[in-house]
Amino acid sequence: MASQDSSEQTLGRIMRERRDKAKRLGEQGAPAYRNDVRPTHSLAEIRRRYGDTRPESPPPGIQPVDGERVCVTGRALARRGFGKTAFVPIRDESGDLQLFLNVDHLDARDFETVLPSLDVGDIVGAEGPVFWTKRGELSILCERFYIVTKSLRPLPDKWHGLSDVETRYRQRYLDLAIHPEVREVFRKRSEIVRGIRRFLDDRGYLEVETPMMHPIVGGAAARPFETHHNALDMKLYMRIAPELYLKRLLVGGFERVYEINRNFRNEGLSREHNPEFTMLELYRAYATYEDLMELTEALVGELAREVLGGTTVTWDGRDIELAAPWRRITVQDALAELGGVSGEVFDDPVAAAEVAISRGVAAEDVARALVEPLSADEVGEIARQCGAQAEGGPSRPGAASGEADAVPGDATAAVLAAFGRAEERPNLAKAITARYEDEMQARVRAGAIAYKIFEEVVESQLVQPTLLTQFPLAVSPLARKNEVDPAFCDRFELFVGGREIANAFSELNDPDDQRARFEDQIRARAQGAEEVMDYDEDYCRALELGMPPAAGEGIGIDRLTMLLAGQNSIRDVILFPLLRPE
RNA sequence: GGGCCCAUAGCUCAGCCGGUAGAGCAGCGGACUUUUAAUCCGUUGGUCGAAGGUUCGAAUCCUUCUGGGCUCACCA
Repeated sequence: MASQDSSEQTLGRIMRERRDKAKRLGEQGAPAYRNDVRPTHSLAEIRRRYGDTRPESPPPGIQPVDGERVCVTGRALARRGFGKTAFVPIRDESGDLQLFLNVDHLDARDFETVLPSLDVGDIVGAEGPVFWTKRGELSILCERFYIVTKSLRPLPDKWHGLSDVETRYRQRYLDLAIHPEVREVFRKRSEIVRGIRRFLDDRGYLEVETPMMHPIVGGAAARPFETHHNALDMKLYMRIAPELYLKRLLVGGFERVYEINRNFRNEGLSREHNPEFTMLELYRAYATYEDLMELTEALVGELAREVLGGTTVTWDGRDIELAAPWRRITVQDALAELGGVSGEVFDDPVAAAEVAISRGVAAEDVARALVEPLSADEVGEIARQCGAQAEGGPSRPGAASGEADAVPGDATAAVLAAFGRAEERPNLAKAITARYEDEMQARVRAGAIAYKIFEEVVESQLVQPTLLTQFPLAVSPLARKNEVDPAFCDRFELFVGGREIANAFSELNDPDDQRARFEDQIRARAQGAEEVMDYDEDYCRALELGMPPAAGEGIGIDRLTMLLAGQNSIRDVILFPLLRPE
């Protein structure tokens, strides 16, 4: 019963009406998509130029400020019509300004044909002098008025804006068009990147570009995206980090290099994780991680002063002071001070395991860390032992995983499962650690677990900028060992607001040590670890040529932007964050 | 992947103790020669995210699915 026209939905009707207007404009000699309007000034320039000559009380009547005629362009944000007069606030990249369109001043044809066809959202142009309205608003007294580009889709509510988060991300163009504060965030992001380049360029660093498609996985602990090259019929991985390529450049003789580019990691999405994210990595020969702590303090302080105009920022509701010096504390001291965990956990893996589980670390993760250096045969033997114990314990239907001839993966699974049962855990932990080669290996394993405790209980407490130093060896496969205590590495991470912002270390340049670390990674993979690196033979070959001692650092640009722009979600600092398809 | 929450007009939202939808803005028509979310009069517009189910009857209750948010897990 609905009639053809009246049943048409609002959006469809609005768009049809706007298309009709565009068509009519063209027929009347005022094309709706034109490219012959050249602004003489940005809106901000007009304000700068005339804004400070604002009269105490504007002269009566309509009086141009001076004899100059300007041309401006922008998107129409609203239309307030008064019959013989209309006000149209417009916005360009620089800011907002109001057009004043009056029948006595505007070209008659523009008034009669163009103005009535105007819709909010159209991109318009106007020519005329500048003047002040009675209410004291700087305006363009329009003599000519153009619809430069017709907008067919209606803008969101001018008062409430667009609050639907999903639409803001999916239609970022719309978000940007109506929310100046969103543009401001991305302008800051650009300033930050520019500031980093200037900072490093001034200090003699060379900006380089290294591959983003890698034949093997390396440089970080993360799962990669896979792709394929047809002509070479070759599997490729989107890079998870540029580290190993940049250090090859140190071998080649570049002593200070950096790269700002995308990394890709195949992991979940969250407020602080986007699968593709931008990373700064820099390397400096003849330097240590301690030099980079100073560099980082200087860099972040300088960026804050440039972008914020000061060194204090509110992030996630907390005030943060970014001025140097920042607190420096070892992972071990932080764990003791902020977690009440004694240093014993860095020496004794069995004790570390119990503390970790009592502090909320998943038993399976703890077990995995313990088992990592063992061979498949050794794990099998342990599985046999704990399988026997399990029969007396809580029943596990179809518990084939504990059987003697189980494949290595099953043996590992059985050990991990058994580790979850508190009454078996002490004996199991002892059985595993008894197979360690020496005291050092035990301390390295303890460190791996201690670091999990650190992540669980300490990280979120590091609100003010904190440089954490001396990381356990097991979680730093590319970092140089500490010369006093080789169970640790010369490494630091910067935490702000409970989030990791930067990661740096003195680089491992002993090729034989590096080979041993890669072998550890391969062993860990055999025990089921997924986020491990491939053995990079060519990288080892490069180190064998000799890499100067060096320090390197990675800084997450997205998180740094979040910090300096006061944004709580990484999606608010990435123009087009990954979303499921509509 | 788990838990909690959300999805109603182009936008922002109400309706949710079941009786098949409302407001403001935007739009359309009209009035108005200095407005600032202009105002005033009139008015159009909805397969209530999708599919099933319960019921005489579902926007409303139940189930599943889709998309999103928060959170946990994952994530150096």
